[in-house]
Amino acid sequence: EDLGLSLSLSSSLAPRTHHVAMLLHAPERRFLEMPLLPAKRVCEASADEERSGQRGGGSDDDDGGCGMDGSRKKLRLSKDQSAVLEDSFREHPTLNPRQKAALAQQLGLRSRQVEVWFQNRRARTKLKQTEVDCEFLKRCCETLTEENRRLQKEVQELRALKLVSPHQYMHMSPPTTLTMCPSCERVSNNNNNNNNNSSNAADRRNGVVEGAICHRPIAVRPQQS
DNA sequence: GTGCTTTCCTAATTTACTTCA
DNA sequence: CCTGAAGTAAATTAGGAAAGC
Repeated sequence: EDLGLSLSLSSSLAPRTHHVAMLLHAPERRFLEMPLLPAKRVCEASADEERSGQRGGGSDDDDGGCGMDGSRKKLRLSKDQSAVLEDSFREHPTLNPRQKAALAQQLGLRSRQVEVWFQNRRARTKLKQTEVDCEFLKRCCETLTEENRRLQKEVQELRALKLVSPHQYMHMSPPTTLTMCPSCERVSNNNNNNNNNSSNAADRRNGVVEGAICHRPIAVRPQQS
């Protein structure tokens, strides 16, 4: 026999039926397990409509709450149902009508409910991904801000040096070759990659190991004249 | 090509229900 | 034990895109 799910809890039910449903809410249970009651008995209109397939070849359905007073009762999926839906979602985040119908039949749900579940699941996935992306961008921003602060400081130091001791400044390693590797965060001197007898001031300031290889340069300062 | 309908989707919102202080 | 706030997830609504006729 076709089994009804939480739809059976609609307020259109006879008080006796509703009472039975309420009794199933054991205090320690978080979810109202399904199925509860035969669909035919509690939601005849909806069940008949689904059988007749009034909309779009019968793959869809309507009147989820089937409450005469307009109220809607909320379905809580069982753990097993959720697990099956999750598995299916991992396999394919969107369903074609055949998959939807098969899943609905397997779980004893209406295809509309399966459809809604997938819609909400996609929304949750997207929201979570957005949060992850946001966190990543925040970290990028912090890194760049810190790098900017460091470079500003370096510029100040170089300017000061140029003012105080122009001769020493002129004989420094050219700062134009300084590059920062984003992965290892080491500064290297491209002109002197094979020459490690003198690490430059920036290297020393950043604690760079001499001879370090910077594989992905991202910042090159223009040659000062 | 155009208009209409249907279907499916996303995004936003509502709402029933649960949890927890 | 009761209560209200907060969180969660099912369901609804509005609107857009694509496909078929």
